[in-house]
Amino acid sequence: MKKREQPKPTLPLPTEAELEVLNILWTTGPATVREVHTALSGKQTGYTTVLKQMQVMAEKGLLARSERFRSHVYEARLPKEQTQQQLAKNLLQRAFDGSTKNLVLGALSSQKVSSTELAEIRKILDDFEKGSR
Amino acid sequence: MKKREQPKPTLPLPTEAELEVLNILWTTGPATVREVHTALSGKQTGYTTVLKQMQVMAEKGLLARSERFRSHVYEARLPKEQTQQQLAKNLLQRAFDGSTKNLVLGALSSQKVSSTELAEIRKILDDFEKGSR
DNA sequence: GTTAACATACGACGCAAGTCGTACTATTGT
DNA sequence: ACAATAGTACGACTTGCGTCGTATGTTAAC
Repeated sequence: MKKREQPKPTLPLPTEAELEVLNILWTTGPATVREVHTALSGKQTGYTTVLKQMQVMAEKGLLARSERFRSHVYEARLPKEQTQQQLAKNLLQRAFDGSTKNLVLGALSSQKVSSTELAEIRKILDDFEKGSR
Repeated sequence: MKKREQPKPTLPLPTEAELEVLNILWTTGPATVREVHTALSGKQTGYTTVLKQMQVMAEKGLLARSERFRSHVYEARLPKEQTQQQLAKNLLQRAFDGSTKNLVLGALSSQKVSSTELAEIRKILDDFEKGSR
């Protein structure tokens, strides 16, 4: 059976402000502009700013848009994990010579990490070693 | 008594193009604009572009500039490790909810990693566990 | 001493991100 | 019916990055 090639026009990496919108959509699920705007209350950003932002993101393909009654409902096109993966790869190449080791070192040095989290990270390492995911 | 100026007005994070310059300076050590420019040969970027870039970086405090004979010699103000640390922290907060675990997961998923490197990463984990660096 | 080679300084431009004001449209409440 | 409300569309402005052309200064070579 033939595997279908997804024409992947390589979505652009989200910018700073776009990431904040995505973070909200990833946790709340599909939402309207208003919902995102109020969730962004700490940022003191205007409603139309968020609107425009999300319109642009939809044009870029970062968000999917659908009608619902009166307003539009937006949803992240890519799951959080996939975007995080792309961002990690990008940083890895730009600033760490592709060395995962150095990235981990940098991350650990940048803030203190509980031993519980260290243990979880070891677990992940093990999974990759065996399953070679 | 004169108050000493704070030496750390929080340097801005280097941008994409700035990182490329820094990467060169970190490996070659102090260098002139011309040297950086030729090291950047693959990029097909004009000489004055690199010049301007580095002048701006010096203004921002990312580079230190000193005279030498005919031309100027530039040098990275911060060591590679420290900058990497800042970049890692930044990404961690922007896109990973501060979760080092998720960052590691993202990094590992983004490209295949040799078991040798996995082992090195475990070593780093151990160091942090004990020394609590 | 003039010229060629090489250096810096500086102003300008295009583009993308982020911000918002304003115009327009559709729904609702009285 | 009409004003108030809530939504979208769109254009404009600001700022920063990346890019370069051109002007200007300085050394070296004939």
